[in-house]
Order: sequence, then structure tokens, then C-alpha cells
Amino acid sequence: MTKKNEEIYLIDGSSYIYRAYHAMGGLSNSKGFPTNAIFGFCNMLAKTMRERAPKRIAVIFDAKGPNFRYEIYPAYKANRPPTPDDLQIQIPRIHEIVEAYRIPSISVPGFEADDIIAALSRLAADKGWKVTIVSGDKDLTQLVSDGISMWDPQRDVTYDREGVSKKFGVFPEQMLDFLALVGDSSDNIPGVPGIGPKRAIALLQEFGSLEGIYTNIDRVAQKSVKEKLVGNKDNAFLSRKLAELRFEVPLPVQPEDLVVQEQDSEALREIFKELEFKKLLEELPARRCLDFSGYCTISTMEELLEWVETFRRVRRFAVDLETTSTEPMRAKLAGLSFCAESGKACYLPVGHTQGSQLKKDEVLTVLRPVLEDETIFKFGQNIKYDMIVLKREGITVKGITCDTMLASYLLDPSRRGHSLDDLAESCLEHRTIRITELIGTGKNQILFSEVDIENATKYACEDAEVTCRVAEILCPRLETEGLTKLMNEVELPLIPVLVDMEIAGVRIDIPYLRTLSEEFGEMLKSSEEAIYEMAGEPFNINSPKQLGEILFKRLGLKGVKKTKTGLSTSLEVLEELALEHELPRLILGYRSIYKLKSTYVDSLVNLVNPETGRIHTSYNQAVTATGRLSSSDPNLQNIPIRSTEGRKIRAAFIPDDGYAYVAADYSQIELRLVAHISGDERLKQAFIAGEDIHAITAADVFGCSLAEVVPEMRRRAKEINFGIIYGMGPFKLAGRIGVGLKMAKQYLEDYYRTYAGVRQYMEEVPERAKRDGYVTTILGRKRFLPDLNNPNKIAQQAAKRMAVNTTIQGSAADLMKLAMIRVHDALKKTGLPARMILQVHDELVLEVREDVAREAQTLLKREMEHVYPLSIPLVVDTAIGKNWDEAH
DNA sequence: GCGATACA
DNA sequence: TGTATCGC
Repeated sequence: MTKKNEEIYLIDGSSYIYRAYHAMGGLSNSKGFPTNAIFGFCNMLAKTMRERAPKRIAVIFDAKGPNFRYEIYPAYKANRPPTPDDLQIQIPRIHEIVEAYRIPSISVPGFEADDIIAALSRLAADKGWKVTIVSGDKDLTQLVSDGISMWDPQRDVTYDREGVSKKFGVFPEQMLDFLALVGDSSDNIPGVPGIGPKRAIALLQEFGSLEGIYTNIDRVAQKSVKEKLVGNKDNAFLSRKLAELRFEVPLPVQPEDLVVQEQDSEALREIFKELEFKKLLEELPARRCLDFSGYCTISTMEELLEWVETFRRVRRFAVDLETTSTEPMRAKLAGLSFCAESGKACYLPVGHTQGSQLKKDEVLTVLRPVLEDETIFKFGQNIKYDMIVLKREGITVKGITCDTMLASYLLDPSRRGHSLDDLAESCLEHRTIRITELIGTGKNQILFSEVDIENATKYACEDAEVTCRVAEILCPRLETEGLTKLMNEVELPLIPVLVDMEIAGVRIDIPYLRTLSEEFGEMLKSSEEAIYEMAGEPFNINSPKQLGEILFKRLGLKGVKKTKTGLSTSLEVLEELALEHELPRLILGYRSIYKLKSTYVDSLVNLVNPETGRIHTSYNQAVTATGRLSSSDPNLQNIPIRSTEGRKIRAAFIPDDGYAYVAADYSQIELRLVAHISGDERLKQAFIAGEDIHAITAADVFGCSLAEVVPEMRRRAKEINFGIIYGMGPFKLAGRIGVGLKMAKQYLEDYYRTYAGVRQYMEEVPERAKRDGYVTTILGRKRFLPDLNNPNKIAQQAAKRMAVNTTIQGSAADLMKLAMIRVHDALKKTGLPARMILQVHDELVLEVREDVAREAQTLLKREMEHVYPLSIPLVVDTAIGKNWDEAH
């Protein structure tokens, strides 16, 4: 009896494992457990389940041990190296995952997965079922027929009879003969040596089959081909036997039994969590474990006063604002939510377009004393945002004792994603209501103030409750990890500093930028013309694809360098190519100008806030793995520092009328920290003596006196010093200073001989980190480096460099943050008409009323230099100017 | 040596 | 979603 409309999916498990393993190198979770094969396999499986949702399905694996092919041909797969360890340990997890999906899995001793698939697909096809083989392996296309097709979810292509022919040039029934001729080096199947895919296709198209070829062997025109075929007839037929799939497999199950059951989502959640498969976790059915019944909307003054009483009584609560924008300087307040104890939360709408609400001003008047009372503790998630919005409403929030985003960041700065949604998932195993569920996405997005109050209440109360609960989990964790002090003395006190900086913003010289835009535009135009001229046709220079066409096809330059999705056109490659052709040099110039023009010159104007007339760069405190701040809109860290173009952009940052800039930057803070932390006496002495450190290094490395150091020697020494900080290898160093590899090695050797303390330090840091699992900075900031135990040597080396570099960069970041807090305090105490407006790299910039510029300069230098007691002096260079460039 | 942001 | 360029 044939059943219509029945279908079955047969997944070629083993081949996906190998494919994933080889396609993705180095993937592992934060504990260093390799996950590349599992990841690739899971994605394939998840995609199949998501898009096809088959009722009948099985994953087929190779069985352990030999199979019949070895008996026919002992050398079968002989050249295949044994399964690598880091793949082997992934395999049990893959089986667990298949089990958790409740998908039947099959393997049969003595047979390969391909044979089992062959047998099953024939059985199912005979019943009239539609069979889909899930695989990317061309060997299996020999099974494709009317009822059997093959699908590769990775490339998302389906092969039916025509598809196979189109892709491989032969029909499914010829595939076996094709394989017999071509062989398979990875399985050590010989085929006919000298016959490649092209020739095999031609032969099969002409003679139909292997037998056809050999019965008509005299008609093979090319003599050499004929000789090869004749000489290797046995090989050809042996190869066919090896590639031929067996249908008579003793199957442990029948196709009818291969029914998928409901997946065990909890088991999958556990596994994905451990492996850190974020996207797959996200795809699991949401688990919403918070109870909304204790949530309420505040719509009367009585209710509000009652809540305020509660805040005064319990003396700690979580706050969260709902607004109309993610940019705090543009956001309009829609409402506030609070949570003082788990299970209970309230939403206080003040700016919704519909529904009855209390008046914002009255509400804020009632809330102000509580929010500004520093003895009543507040928790928040990225509370800097809320503080900016509230400060614009005239309220200075005090008493922040926990920011869940920062807590999460301190606990694991390399983790990406410290959003409330992430924390709810990882700390509470709760899937929060997503903002897009309320306001939609893209063009149809509405403002939060337009959301109806009932839904807004659920959303906002949930956020407040999650913040409260997460704070209760993360704060004790900070304590046990020894991070509380860093939190209380650095990260939390830094928040009000950043709040003031972001609110202050910076003035931009718009007319100047317009002329600069024209100037850069002219440069681009002429550069563009020259490029088109040289290329012979106009094209989109910014498209790496089109550029690649021109460079490598049209001009025939050899794109021997890097690839991934085509040939690379990176700086490195273009510089190499510049030796042979002028065009790459022009492209390089074009690119740098274009980037500056588009990301700074033209976009700075768009960032100007219409209300304040200034730009309000946002400083992110929870992004970098080393502890540095990052900035966006605009990203100040990326403005070229030395080039004329970069300086022109900095000149667009100007102080208010009657004000000046005072800029201060730490001189050599990283090398100084190397001296301090490593305790290397010679390096310390150099800094204590206050000498030019690069010149001293030059004298030490090149074995001469300080007076004999010429500029070129100093330049090389400078590169060596950089190399030390960034963990540069001798090869890279050689490239940078333009000497041979041997010479660079010698330099490093000489350096380490002179500064033995530095060498010891650079060796000890990764060792200790390997023991502890993390490195620490001068103020105890941690960064976990699981890759120190990664069997992948490349990843391990990288982690070693990060270990050293993080202690240096991270310590510098610690001190800079401390300095910002000190300077901010000092300015407040002295009441100087000055405010901090920029922080970038190792530099701080104040906007100061002109008449007190010198005073501010002295204060800035003093506070920064005495930020923290060290065994070497910190030196800060300062300058005053009428724009940011001048202040150098 | 990689990171962070921005653009295609 | 991926790649490049600036930075440290």
C-alpha cells in the first residue's frame, strides 16, 4: 500500500560534522571547549527543523570500526589522518543534541552513513514517499531520482535529477561512473589517474557509462586518455565498487519508525547555554517565568505617594525610564518604572499620548527628594542613560549602588551583550518582552509614548523587576570576585562624570566643516577621475567586489593575498600591489579621504543636537575587553591622530565663545606602567631620570651612548617599544621598521637582555593567567582568557598577547578613569568655570573660560599626574588652544 | 598583535 | 552580515 504525501528527511550526520569542523576553525566557548563542529552541525539541524519541520526524520552517522570497503580495498581512506582530539570530544555532544531534539539517529556497524541513507531512501521511495537527503556530499547524488532529492541547507540548494546534471554535468545514474573515473583523494579512492572531472564528464556524455567507455575504448580520440583508461581499468572498476552504495544494510529500524517527537527544549537550553550558542538559544521557545500579576500602573497621586513611602521605608529600589529615543539627549520621557521587591513593580506614565496620567512636573516634584537622596539606594541598568534624561528634567539622581550592565561587564568584560534582555536570559533564564513587540520595527515603528499604557506597564514593570533581581544576583557575585571596590570606586563614580560630559557635549564649527567638506570633495573628485582614467572605466571604488574586478581581472594584478568572499583589497594588499601599479596607491588615498569625509566631515553636522547646538558623543562604559571607554556618534578614537586630514577634523571641535580648550595627555603611560608593574629597574630609572624613553631604548638596544642616537635609531626603538606593548612578533616588527627578520629578532633579543625584568614580566603574566583563568589590571579589573588553554596554538598565542596587553592597556584605562573622577571632583570643588568635554585615548579635554585657562591647566596636570601612587612618575603634557587641534 | 565603529 | 581603517 502506498501512502501519498508522506515524506522523510535523512540527514547525512557524519559528513556535516566533518564539514563544519573544517569550515570553521578555532570556534570555542569561553571555557575553551571547541564548538566548531557542533555549531555547524546544530545550525544545519536547526535550519532543517525550522524550515522543513519534517514529521519523519533521521540523522545517520558512520559507525565506529571498519566497514566492508576496507575488505575490498585495504588502502581505503588510508591517507585520512585520525580524527583530531578537538573534534573527537565534540562528537558525544552532537549525539546529545540529536537526542534532545528527539530525532532518531542511526548507525550500523560495518556500513557507512551513505549506505544506510541509500537503503533507507530506497525503502521509503518504494513506499511512494518523498525522500529528501540532507547533505552536501556529491557522492550521495547517485541516489537522486524521481522520489528522492537532495538538499543542502548550508547553501540552500535542492538537487533533483536536473539539478544534479546542471551542477555536476552528469545525471545521478552516471554519478557512480563519474566517481569511478575521477576517484576521491580524501577517501584514497584511486579512480583513473590523470582523468579529472572535466574529462570524466565529456567521456560519460559521449559513451553514457563506464561500460560504454570500455566497450568503445577504440573510439576514444585522445591517445593519452585512452592509454590512461586502458592502463587503469581495474582501478576504475575498483573505484566504482568503493563508491557504490550498498542497499542491503541490516537496518535496525524501518522508515515508519523514524518519527520525530516534540523536542526537549529544556535539555537543548542546557546544552546551548553551556556551549554559548546564543542565536540557537534565542530560537528556543521563550520561557517567561516572571509573574506580571504584581505589576500596576500609577494613575493617582495617592498611589504615587504610597510608592514613595515604600521607597523611603525599604531604602532601595530599581528605576527604569521609558522614553522616545535611545539617545538620551533627544529622548522625551514617557514614563518611569520602579521595583522595590521581586514580584511587585509599578509603571508611572507621564508622557503617553493616550490614557489618563499624572502631570509630569507634579510627579517629578514628588520623586525628586527620593531620587536625589543618596542614602536611598538605586539600582539601574545602564543608569547613565536614565540619569541624563532625568538631569535634563532637572533631577540629579544620587545613591546609585548598582548598575547591572556595569556589574555584568566587570564580571566578564569580554562577553558581548550586557543588555537587560541578555541578563534576564543568563541570570534569570527569563525571556523578556522585547521592545519591538510594543513599538514594532523599521518604518512602522512607533514611539514608546504611543504605546497603550496597559502594555507599557507590563513591559516597563518587567524591566524594573528584572533589573532589581539581576542586581540582587550580580552584586554578591562582584563581592566574591573581588570586584566591588572597582565598582564602587571607579565605575560607579565615573557615571556622573560621563553624564556631565555627555550633557555638555562639544561645539562644532559648522561653516568650517562645510568648507572642509568641499575641500575633501574636490580631492575625492580629482582622485576619482585619476582612478577611472587609470582603470579605463568608471566603477564604484567603495565596492571591494567591483574594485577586485578592476584590479585583478582588468589590470591582471595578481591577487595572491588573502581571500574569503573573493580577493582581498585591504590596505596590506593594496600596499603590496602599489609596488607594481600606481592604481592601488590612488585607491588607498581615495579610501582614507572618503572615510574621513563620510564618517566625520559630513556626519558631524548631522549629529548636532537641535536643542543644544552641540554634539553629544556617547561614552560607552561596557564595551571594550580591556576596560577602556569607547565612544560613538562620533567615534572619537578613530580620528587620525598624526595626518594633516585628521588634524583638520580636530580643528572643527571648538569651544564656546569666551572659552578655550585645555587638553592634557599622558605621556607614555603604557610604557610607564610596564616599568611599574614589571618592576624592571632599568626602565624605571629611565623614567625617573625623565629621559626620552625611545632614545634610551635606542642606546640600550644598539649599544651606544645617548648622544650617539640618531633619529632613525630612535624611530626603530620606538617601534620596538610599541612591539613590546602589543605583543608584536619579530616578523611584524621587521616589517614595521624595515629590516630583515633576523635583525628584528636580534633587536628583541638585545632589548630583553637589557630589560630582563620586562622579559620576566611578559613570561609570567600569561603563566599566571593560565593558572587563574584571567589577568588583572592595577586596580583589579579582570579579563578572562580561556583561550590560554585552547589546544589551537594560534588561539593560544593570541591569548598570551592579550594577557600581557590587557594588563598594560587595562591598567592605563583604570588610571584614566580615576583621573577623570578626580578632575571632575576638583573642578567642582574649586568652582572653576570649566567642564570636561572629551576623553580619547590617553587624553582629556576641558572647555574652560578663557580667563581661568592657566589655572585649569595646572589643576588638570596636577590631578592627572597624581592620580595613583606608582614607582615611576606619570607625566602629563598640556596645552591651551582655540580648537582641539591647537590644544596640542 | 586585535579591538571599536561605521559603511556597503 | 561582512569588511576595512583607525586606534591602542
